[in-house]
Amino acid sequence: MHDIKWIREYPDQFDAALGKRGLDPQASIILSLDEKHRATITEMQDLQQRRNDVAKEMGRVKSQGQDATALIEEGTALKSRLAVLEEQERTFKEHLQTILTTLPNCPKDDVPFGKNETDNKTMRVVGDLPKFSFDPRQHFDLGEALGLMDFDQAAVISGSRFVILKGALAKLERALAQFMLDTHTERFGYTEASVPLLVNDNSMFGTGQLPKFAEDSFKTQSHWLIATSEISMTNFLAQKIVEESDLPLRYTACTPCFRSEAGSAGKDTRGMLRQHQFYKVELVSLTHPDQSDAELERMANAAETILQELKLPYRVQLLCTGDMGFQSRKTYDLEVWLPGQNLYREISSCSTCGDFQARRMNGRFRTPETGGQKSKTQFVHTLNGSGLAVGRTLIAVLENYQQEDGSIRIPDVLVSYMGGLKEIRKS
RNA sequence: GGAGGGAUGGCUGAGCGGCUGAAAGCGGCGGUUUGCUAAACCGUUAUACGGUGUAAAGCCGUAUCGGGGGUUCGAAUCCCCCUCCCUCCGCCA
Repeated sequence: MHDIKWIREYPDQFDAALGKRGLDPQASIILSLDEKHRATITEMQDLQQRRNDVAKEMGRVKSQGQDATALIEEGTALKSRLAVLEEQERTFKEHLQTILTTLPNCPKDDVPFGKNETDNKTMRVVGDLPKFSFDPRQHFDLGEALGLMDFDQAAVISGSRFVILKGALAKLERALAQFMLDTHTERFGYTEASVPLLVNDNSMFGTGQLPKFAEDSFKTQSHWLIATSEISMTNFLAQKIVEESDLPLRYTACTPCFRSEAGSAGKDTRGMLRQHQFYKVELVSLTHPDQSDAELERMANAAETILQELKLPYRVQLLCTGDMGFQSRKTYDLEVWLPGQNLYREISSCSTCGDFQARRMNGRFRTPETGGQKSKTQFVHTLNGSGLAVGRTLIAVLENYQQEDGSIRIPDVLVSYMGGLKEIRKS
């Protein structure tokens, strides 16, 4: 959500920033609505003040047993006029809220302008691409040949975009998640969390899934299934005020993520690249506004470390304005090399949202009260990143570590997590 | 699922329909006292919005006692609905 005060002060910057997202200028519409809204508030408050005065006077008059008819009449008149103004105020406010909550976040200045992913900027390319003496196969061929990956029966059970992993592949998925969590908690100071997978409307609104992107998520009769644990963890600060000294707060969790993939019909239908349900290790940082820029780099580095440890080649893309998510001010995508597909595919997305989400969920911190300085409350900055998408990491391991006979070497860092297993091969 | 009880400021906890943005205590901050610390004493201490002013502060006002509606000239206080928490019973782990 946008700060109306900021828009009042810098309408041109606001329009320019959203213009980079391809939106028409909005400031003048917003500001004229804002002016009407405030005028109504002022008028309403004057009447409320009079109403309160009348009520107080009434108490005095009645206790003295005097006649209060005139006061009651005035009170009645005020009441009906107030009702009209209150209705008007509500209408303006709702209209304004609707606009402010459906506009995407302003991109930061260093985000390149662009229409789609072809305009993203490659920041760095890391790791050597593996060389094969044979044609590398795609992950689903490898998994099915091993007899440990079953899409057909998953379709019987649930439908398309689901998979069953068995044996060493199921274990590999768990090993990856565990390795990631251990790395983030032990090396990067994230606190592991176990979080609700079903959340309410407010939480979905807070992180920006609602109201605009309802169709991307699954809904039960009463709750939403999280599309990412970013939703649960960012909302750790919803409706809260923490001390400045508590920041930054860093959390990580491995959860299933549920996505309807409504807009992706027919896309990536083969294999487990795009599923309705997948595990993801998520990183969430809640920081002081001054720290969020550095925190984004730090977070990307934590995610990259996983790829480096797994010796998976990847590149880092700075997303252009046209490819960035609704809530983001700046996003790095990590793309891992998939030899079976012969291209880089997204495996992590690290974003800073500034105070966009904090404002929606009212997550704040308090500055300390010292000497003459009064304490103030301020919105925190929120960041989130995948560290990493477990399913896609599994794909990357299969494709990069495949051997000519269809067996899979286990990356060194995972061997202990696999109970000493060094290779997966058909039994 | 059934029956009760509850939700008040950072925390604990009062609150008769008007004099309650809200007693009291604790905590926090500032000060006095003190060789230092402690204690004691004095003062101060919610959030959001609007207006004014602006470098900031300040000042004036409005709203907020879990959320939403209602009754009333006037609601923390009365009524209705919802959410959450607690206790007991049942049910399932």
